[in-house]
Amino acid sequence: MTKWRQIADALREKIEAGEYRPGQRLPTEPELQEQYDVSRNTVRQAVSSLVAEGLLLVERGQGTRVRPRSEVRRLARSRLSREERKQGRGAFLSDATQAGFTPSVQVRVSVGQADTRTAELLQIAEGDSVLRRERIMSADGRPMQLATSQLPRSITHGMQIEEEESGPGGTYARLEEAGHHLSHFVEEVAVRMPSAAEVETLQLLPGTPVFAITRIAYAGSPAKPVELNDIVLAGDQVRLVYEIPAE
Amino acid sequence: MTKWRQIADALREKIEAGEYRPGQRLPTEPELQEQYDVSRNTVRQAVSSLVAEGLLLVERGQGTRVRPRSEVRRLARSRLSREERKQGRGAFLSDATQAGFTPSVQVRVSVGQADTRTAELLQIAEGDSVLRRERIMSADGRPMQLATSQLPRSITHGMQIEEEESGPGGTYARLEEAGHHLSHFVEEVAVRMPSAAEVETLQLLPGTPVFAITRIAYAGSPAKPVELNDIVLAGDQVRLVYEIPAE
DNA sequence: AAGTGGTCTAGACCACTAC
DNA sequence: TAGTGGTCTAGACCACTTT
Repeated sequence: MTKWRQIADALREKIEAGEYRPGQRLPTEPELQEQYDVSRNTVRQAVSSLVAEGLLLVERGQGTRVRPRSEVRRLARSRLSREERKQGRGAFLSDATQAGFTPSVQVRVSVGQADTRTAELLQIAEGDSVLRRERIMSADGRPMQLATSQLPRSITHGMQIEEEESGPGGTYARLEEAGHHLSHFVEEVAVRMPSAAEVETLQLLPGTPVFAITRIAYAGSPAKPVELNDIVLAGDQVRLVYEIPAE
Repeated sequence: MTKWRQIADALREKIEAGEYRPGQRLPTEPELQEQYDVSRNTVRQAVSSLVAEGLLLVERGQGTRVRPRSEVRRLARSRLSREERKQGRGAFLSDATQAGFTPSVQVRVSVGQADTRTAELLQIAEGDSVLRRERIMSADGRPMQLATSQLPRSITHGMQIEEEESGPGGTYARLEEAGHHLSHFVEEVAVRMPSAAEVETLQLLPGTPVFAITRIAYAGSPAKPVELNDIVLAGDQVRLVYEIPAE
């Protein structure tokens, strides 16, 4: 067993035992150096391994603290229901009501061409015109979710969806009003470490993974894809709740 | 911009540009030292940041390689259906058929007492006797999933579930045979970095997050919880696929 | 100004792999 | 045995925060 692992394990145990509590300061590097009789670099290696595990938080000039357990919101993925839309709530607003946080959204709308993947998933031709809605969704002012929604322009032409304000009930409500009766959604959930850009916009701490969800909305019968939504969620802030019928 | 970040960025770009291909060797530490005119420790810091991002792979004595993209299996979570169970397939076997891999399972069965959380989720009293089934599930010989299933002993008493071999269709099939008509499941999906123990049993590479799923199975009407299943999945190997009806 | 962590150097020895 | 990465040391200077 190497020295730095021993130190990391010792610190981890103290944290789990509650000797160092969330938010509390750890001894400084010189202090730890003396306690364990090692060089500063060895202390630093031990500490950074715990940072990568998401256990510690370092702020320069201030010291090292036990990372406070961030609040977790339960997002009910099964609540993409027609009922909620009728009441004028989109999926995110519905989640907010459920989990009790104040939602806010930044939207950017643009028109572009479908790339290979988009074309395949939406069952259109590569290069076809698509409407793109990029959103940053925040809970109580803190960014929580990035979503890029793409719809075939052939569907959205002239609809309110092409405006930044999509109206009560959101995109899905507008689609149904226009006669695109939604049949079901498929969500594919992956997990990965965030890119540097995502770390920045989602204000992620080191050692925080993200959910990467691809959602496709289907409408009509036979069902055809009408929307592709790529969603990135801060992994330390949410749990996804799915309800599955036994059939 | 610090030196080690510059080096990390330079290497990342070369990887993304395909100059270093998946599986291919990177220059050795002494070579990188010379290329960028820095000390060995600075090179090492750059490299280890890329390892933490899951981009690189280091093997001692051998060198540093670009991490090959590991195969991803799509696990259809919505296929916990009665239909599949009738055909003698449990959820994992059903996934295996779907995703085309060879499944294998190690099981350990024991009896214990419900802790606070278990008791709450199963709606029984703390300390009540529970049956515990701990499983390691592998795909093509590679561990992919850890699952600890707990059921109130009051339900399982004398059932085949108490044996290691739960029989065709698995736990859920036995429950239904015994008259516990399953109504639905609720899955709560979280993501986190793995513990050291999980890294070992799942043979995870550094920088790989895991899915942590809590599944509760409900039966009867009014529906009551009959099983609590804590599942840990290697995040680099699976995507979870959920189908959500529009209602 | 004092104290914190962040970066960087130069050099040593060790453990493992390949030849 | 040569070459790879892993650990560790001792010391320097810097950037940021608090007092």
